[in-house]
Amino acid sequence: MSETNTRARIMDLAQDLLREKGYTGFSYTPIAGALGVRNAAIHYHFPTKENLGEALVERERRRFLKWTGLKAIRDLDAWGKLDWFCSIYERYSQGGTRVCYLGALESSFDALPEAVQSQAQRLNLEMLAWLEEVLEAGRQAGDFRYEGRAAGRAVLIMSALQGAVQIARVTAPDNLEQAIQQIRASLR
Amino acid sequence: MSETNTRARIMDLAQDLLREKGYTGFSYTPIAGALGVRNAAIHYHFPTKENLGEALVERERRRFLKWTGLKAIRDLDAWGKLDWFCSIYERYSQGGTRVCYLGALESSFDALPEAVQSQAQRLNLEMLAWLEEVLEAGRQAGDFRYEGRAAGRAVLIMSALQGAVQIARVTAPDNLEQAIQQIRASLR
DNA sequence: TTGACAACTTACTAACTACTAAGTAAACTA
DNA sequence: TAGTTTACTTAGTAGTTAGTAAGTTGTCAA
Repeated sequence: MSETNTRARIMDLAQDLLREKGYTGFSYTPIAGALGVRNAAIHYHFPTKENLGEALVERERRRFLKWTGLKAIRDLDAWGKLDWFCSIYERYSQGGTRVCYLGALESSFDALPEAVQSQAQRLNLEMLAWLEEVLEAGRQAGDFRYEGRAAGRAVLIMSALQGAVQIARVTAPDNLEQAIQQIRASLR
Repeated sequence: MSETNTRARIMDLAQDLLREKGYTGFSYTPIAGALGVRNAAIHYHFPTKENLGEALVERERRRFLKWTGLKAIRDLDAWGKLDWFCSIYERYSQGGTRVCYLGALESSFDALPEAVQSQAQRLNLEMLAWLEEVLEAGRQAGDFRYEGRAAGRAVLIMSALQGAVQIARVTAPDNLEQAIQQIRASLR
C-alpha cells in the first residue's frame, strides 16, 4: 500500500478540475473517485481544501521559477522568450478545453481562502515581473517595438493570453492562436 | 406587499455576487438576506439557478445590443467607439473589486448549466463581432493602424480587457488603465 | 519480532446547496 | 364583493460539501 505518488496524482487531478470548473466548482469526491480511493484519503494528504489549493499554486510558482532560471530559457533571445511564454498558455488551453491557473482563480477571487489568494497574487506578480524584464530588454536590444512602459505592455500581453484561453474555450480554440499572432504583430 | 421591482433587485445583487465569487460561488441565501426576504422568494421569481443565470446574461446581451444600436454610439468615430468599449470594462472593474460577466462565467464554463453556457457564448460572439467591425472600419478610414485580420485584433483586445480586469483585481487596480493605454498605443 | 509509522479505511457530522409544497395576505378584476 | 392572482411565507426535502475520529494494514528499522 505504498504508492507514495498518490499525493502528486491528487494534485494532477485537482489541477485539471480546477481549470475546468474553477475553485468553487471542484471537490474531493470526484478526485477520490478517479483515484479509486476514499474521500478521507485526500484529507490525509491535504487536510483542508485550502491546503490543496495552496499546494497547487505553489507548485506552479516553483515550476515557473525553475523554468525561467534554466539556461535554455535564459539563453533565448527576446522573441524566443516571448514564444516560450505564449506556449505556456497553449499548454494551459489544451486545445480549448481548459483555462490557466490564474484565470481559474482570479475570476472567483473573493471566494478563495486567504492562502490561495496570496499564492495566486504572488504567481501573478512573478510572471508579470519576468515578462516586463523580457519586454524591456527586448526593446533595448532592438527586437521589439512598442510605446510606453514595459510594465504596461507586460500587463497587456499577460491579460490578453489569460483572456484568450477563456474566450477560446467558449468560441473557437483557434482564437488563442489568433491572439498570439496579434501579440507578435503588435511588437514589430 | 407590491414592490414589483424585487425581480430587478434580485438580479442586481446576483450580478454583483456572480462577479465577485463566480457562478458556483454565489447562492440564493445571501441574496435573500440582503433583500430581507426568504430564500423561497427568490425561487418564486427564478425557479432555478439556471433561470437566474440565464436571465442575467440575457439582460446583459440586451443592454449591449441596445447601446450599440443607439445613434449616440453609432455616430462615434473609431476611437470613440473603442473608448466606449473599454469603458464597459472600467465599469465592470468597479475600481478593481469585480470582474466582467464573461470572465466570471468562462473560467468555470464546465460547471455552468447549458442555458447559461449558451447565453455566455452568444454575448461573447456579439461583442466580438461588433468590435471586429469597428476595427475593420477604423482601419479602412485610416484611424487605426495594425496588421493581420480584424477578427484576430478583436480577440486580442477583448481578451486583454477581460484578462486585465481579473489581473487588476489581484494586483493593482491601475493595471486595467495600463492595459487600456497599451491597447490604444498599439493601434496607432 | 516488536513497535512505530505511513497510508489508508469505515463511519460519521454539521453546514450548506438548490429546490418544493402548502399556506397566507394584500391587490386587482369580474 | 367574490374570486383570482401576485408575492411572498413557513417548513420542510434530498443531495453535496468540507472535515473528523477511530480503526486497519502493510512496510520498515532497531
